[in-house]
Amino acid sequence: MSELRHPPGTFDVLPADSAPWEGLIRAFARVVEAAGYGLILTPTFEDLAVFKRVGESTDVVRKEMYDFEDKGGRHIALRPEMTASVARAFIQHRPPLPWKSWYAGSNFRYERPQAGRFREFHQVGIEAFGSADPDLDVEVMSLGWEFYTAAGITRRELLLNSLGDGTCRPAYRALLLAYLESHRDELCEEHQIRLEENPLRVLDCKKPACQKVVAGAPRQLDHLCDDCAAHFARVKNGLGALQIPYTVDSKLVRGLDYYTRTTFEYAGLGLESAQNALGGGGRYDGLVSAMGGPDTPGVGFALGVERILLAVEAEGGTDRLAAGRGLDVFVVDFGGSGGDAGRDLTALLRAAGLRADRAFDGRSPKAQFKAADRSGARLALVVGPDEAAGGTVAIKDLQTSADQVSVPVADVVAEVRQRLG
RNA sequence: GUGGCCGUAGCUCAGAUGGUUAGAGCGCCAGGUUGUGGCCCUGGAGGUCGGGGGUUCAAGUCCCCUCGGUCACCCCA
Repeated sequence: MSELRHPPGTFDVLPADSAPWEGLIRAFARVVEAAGYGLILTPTFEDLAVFKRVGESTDVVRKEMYDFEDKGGRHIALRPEMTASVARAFIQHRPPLPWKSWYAGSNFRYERPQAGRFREFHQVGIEAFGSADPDLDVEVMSLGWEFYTAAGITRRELLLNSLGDGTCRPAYRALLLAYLESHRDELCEEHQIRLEENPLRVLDCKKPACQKVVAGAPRQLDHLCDDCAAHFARVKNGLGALQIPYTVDSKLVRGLDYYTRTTFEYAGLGLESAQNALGGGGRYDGLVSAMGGPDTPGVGFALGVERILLAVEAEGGTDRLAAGRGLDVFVVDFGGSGGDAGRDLTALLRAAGLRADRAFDGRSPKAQFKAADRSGARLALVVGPDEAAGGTVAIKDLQTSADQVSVPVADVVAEVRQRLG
């Protein structure tokens, strides 16, 4: 047992296991880049203030922030989510609108790890700034939906809600608060205390006590202003037109305070409810201005990579994500040239664009072939004294075990290509 | 942050009631095959029994502490 380990709540993904991760991110990039989203890289850590804007009353800010003071006395936080970082980058650089970006990277929340939940976890996502058009909400939601299909996840559902905007939300909030206060003693302990801070959070409290009260509570959807109602109608219309099934859930609040109007969540139906949130997002028209930027609408989502992998696993394995990796050839050098032949042939193959590996240390033929077998390469290319004398390379098909053939060095690349089909 | 369960070889795990040099399977390395993988046979390397303290003639085994893992609550990705 080594003294040095990864920190609690983190993990290593070794090359032998990383194919699904690689395939998933590639599949995501393919889907969103086809819709005009470009990769964005932002720092893994930011000034704590960047993230405080996601909402002082949220668990993310209140108790899950992975923060510390750096050597310059700055209060730093590892990013708990990406939207605030992207918004900060938008405000700092002011790119032309509309501005569409996608990302893949680590996020951090300081909490006790558990199934499907880590201190460092990974997300892929998109953010689109500069348009309040409900059709953009639909585009964003549909891209997530399409990606799940590409990843092989069919057992999922899209939950949809509208939280209203600066016009109708305060009025609804007051209405809800008044209702909840009249039932205060029936709420769970936590919400009796924190009710005023964010009454909306009571809506998705899982405690039976709160649920009972919520059942009779006024619904935001019944109190949307005309603009928000029209926006929501257009969103539903667009999803219908694209044949994306959805379920309206008036209690869907989500864990971040910056959402306005559209909020949505993708839930995996094949997973335990404690970790069935595959991803979520929504519109955040007030976020950029709240962070000190120009009044700019935006909409986006983030999907949890660990959760997606769990869902893919639950639906028959990650093989389809992992396709396309592996070596073409493995070079075996039986000696006679001091290792020159193997070294030079490997370089020749790689320069020709073939995926080639080899054995080192002049190991025994048996050991080298064993390595060739394990490497997963389709072909073994053999060089040794006999080949050196004749200026040839022996090609052996490791899958069919057919008799190996000898070809002139000059023809090796062409011959290999033909055999790989 | 609170609670349950669990830490023995790289991995999965045996090691009743404490008792001489801590085992197996898989994996790895080598040989059987002086130029040929997968199967088989033989052999080998690899362990401060998570760490520290205590009880005892004697601790992998019992007690305390600690670290780590895992699951759950809260909440989410």
